[in-house]
Formats: sequence, structure tokens, C-alpha cells
Amino acid sequence: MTRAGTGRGHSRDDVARAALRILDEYGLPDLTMRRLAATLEVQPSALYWHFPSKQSLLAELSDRIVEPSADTIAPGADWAAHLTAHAFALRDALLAHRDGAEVVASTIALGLGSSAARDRLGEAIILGGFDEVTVRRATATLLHFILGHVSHEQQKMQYDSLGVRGGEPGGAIGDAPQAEFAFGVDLLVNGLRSRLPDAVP
Amino acid sequence: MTRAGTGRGHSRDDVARAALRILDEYGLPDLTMRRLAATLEVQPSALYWHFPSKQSLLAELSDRIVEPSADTIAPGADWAAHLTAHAFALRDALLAHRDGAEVVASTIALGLGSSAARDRLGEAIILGGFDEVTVRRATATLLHFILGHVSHEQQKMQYDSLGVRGGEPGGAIGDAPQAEFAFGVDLLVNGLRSRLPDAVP
DNA sequence: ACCTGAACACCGTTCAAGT
DNA sequence: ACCTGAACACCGTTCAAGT
Repeated sequence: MTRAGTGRGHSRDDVARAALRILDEYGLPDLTMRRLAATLEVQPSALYWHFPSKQSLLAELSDRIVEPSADTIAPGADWAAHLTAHAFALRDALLAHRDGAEVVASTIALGLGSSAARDRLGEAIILGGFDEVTVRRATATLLHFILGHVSHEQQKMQYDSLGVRGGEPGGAIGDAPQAEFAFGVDLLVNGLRSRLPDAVP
Repeated sequence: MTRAGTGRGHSRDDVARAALRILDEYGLPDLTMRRLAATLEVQPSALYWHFPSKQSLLAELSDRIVEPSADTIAPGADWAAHLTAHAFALRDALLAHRDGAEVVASTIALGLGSSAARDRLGEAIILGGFDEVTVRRATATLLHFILGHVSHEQQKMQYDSLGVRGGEPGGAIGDAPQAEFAFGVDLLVNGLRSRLPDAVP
């Protein structure tokens, strides 16, 4: 489908894969078109034959980063368990690549990239029998939380590894990110639960 | 307090105010050190006498953007009303400056700037009588939602005004941002409510 | 189909030196 | 206390031309 290895030069897939490697090894700030070109041993201008802009390349990376989260099954569980499973699957997918959350967040902010991640979260909420508007709004809320949380988590990883922390003005040290994430998802799921038709007021 | 107009040249306050004007008129991508220097009629290098880096300048702007949200009073109301009021006040403060949410989000991500906004949200949650861990986690969740939502909102404003929308893959058009925001806050408040000692299971 | 070469119009930051 | 001048080491993107 991606049509690789046909001729002499690089394919679009080659470029995307090289970009993903730079991202993983050096991070988003070091993923420049010039550096990418250098590792492929071409001129920077050559990249513009494969992608019309850097943002479109990042959108492609965004799709590749999110993709693995599609292989998630919460067998026979209720909507809340489904939703939680998908939220964690998305987090795992974002964490699998350096600065993954930032790449995906910026792509979504620009209205680019596929809507696969959002769709999956939305489908899980639909299982709860909520109306269309609620589904859309709850999906947006959850997505903002996930991207915001993982972004923050990855930023901290970066600065911790550099030993340059700015004194995190947010309370006691530690508090495992995974537990914080679980808390946030739980908060949203419970908020949603309280909107169920048969919820106790 | 900021010691302005003492001598012949510009004060730190002058620089920050000029930067905020560029931000409001042209947006964050156009807020460059070189452009800022030009409007102040100095060389770019002169700015580094006032701020050690562009990020530290953005941290100062972040504090100024958030500041107005301090003047919020929810008289005699319960913790949930307090929290909602503070969330909306923060949103208003972010919306008052072009790309305000992005400036604040990036500053927080780097562990820079004051923690005033986060502190205010945290204090409102404390009123509910939650334990320390819950307060910290809920604050982080709410902050991620607010910054993520308003960021997205402002990005859309920008691209709508340019007519370059990428086809928003998120559902029906419209759905007033204010209503979406209120929904998200409500979701989180209700989720928090369900954690109250005397909550019905 | 894929790339080169050269250019355009920019960036943030440093640093010795000036007043 | 505040700024200049000059440099360093970069950016993304365009476009005619080459194979």
C-alpha cells in the first residue's frame, strides 16, 4: 500500500520512518527538515517532493504514533471499562515515541491527521447510550486531558533527564504518572456516569 | 514596584508590555526576539539584558496573562461553585490575549512561571474537604482540560479567520465553545463530587 | 519519479565593546 | 544601567533545472 522500494530514490514511507527515528532518538526540537534530509543523504528541498510541508510530515507521524492504539479490545465489558481501556491504550501509544503527545496534540490542533483516536474514544462513550452532543463533548474533554497529561509527563521526562527542572510548582514530588492518569480518567468516567438517565441525583 | 521610567533606556516592564502587544496583534508565531527588538528600536541583543532567554520572557507574559483571574470571588458559595467560578475566570483571562492558552501551557510545561492559577483551583477543591492527593490530582486534571480546551478554541479562531480550516474531524459544526467548556468543567466537578465521603455509590 | 543547487527570508543567542 | 555591532549556528520553503 505504501509502495516501497520501487526505484532508486527514497519513498514517502522511507522519509516518514527516518523522521520517526530522529524523533525517538533526539526529540521534536531536533526534528528539522535539514537534519532529516542529512540522515537521508539528500538536500532539504528533496523532502518537499514527498511532503508539501513540515506540518504534513508531522501529521503523518501523528497517525503512525496513534495507530497501535487501535489494537485494543476490552472483551464484553461495559462502556466505562471500554472507555478506560481505550484511554490507557492511547496513553501507551503516545508514550511509545518521544514527544509523541506533543506531535499528536499539535496535529489535532491544526485539524490535520486522522480522527482515529478520537473516534475510538467516542465509540466507547456511545456504548453508554449518551446522546450525540454529550458524546462529542465528553470525547473532547477526555482527549484534552489525555494529550495534556501525557505531554506534561513527557516534558518532565525530558527535563529530569537533563537535570534542569524548574522546580515543579505543583506539590509533593513523585506521585506516579500512571496513578495520576488513572485518577483523571476515573474522574471523567464518574462525571459521565452521573449523567446517565438512571443516575441518582 | 517594577521600577519604570528611571533612566533613558527601556525597563524590563517596557519590554514585557511591548511583547504582549505584539502577541495580541500578531500572535505567538510572530512574537520573535528580532521583531520585538525592532518595535522597541533596539538591537536584538539588547533584549538579553532584560531577559536571559525568550522562554523567560514568555514566562513573564504567562504570569501577566493569568493575573487578572485572581480577582474572582464566588461569595459564600460551596466548593463546586467556587471551583467553577475559578475555572471560568481562568478561561476568560486566557481568552483575553491572543494565543494566551498556548503561552501559559508551554510555560507550565517547562515548570516556569508562577503557580497562581493552579493554586487558586487547588484552594477551591480544598474547600470540598478532599485529601491532599485528590486535590493535587484533580487540580492537574482540571488544569490540563482548561489549557487544552482554550488552546484548541484559540487555534480554531485563528484558522477560521484565515479561512484555512483543515476540516475539523470532530463532528457537527458550531457547538458554542462556552457550552463545551461548561460541560467539561461540570463533568470534572461531578466526578469529584462522586468521591465525597458521603457520596452515594 | 526523485533529486540538486542556489537562493530567500528568516530565527535565538553570545559577547566584547561602548556610553 | 542599558545598548551596539558583529558574528555563530541555525531554520522552513521555493523553484528552476537536472536525470
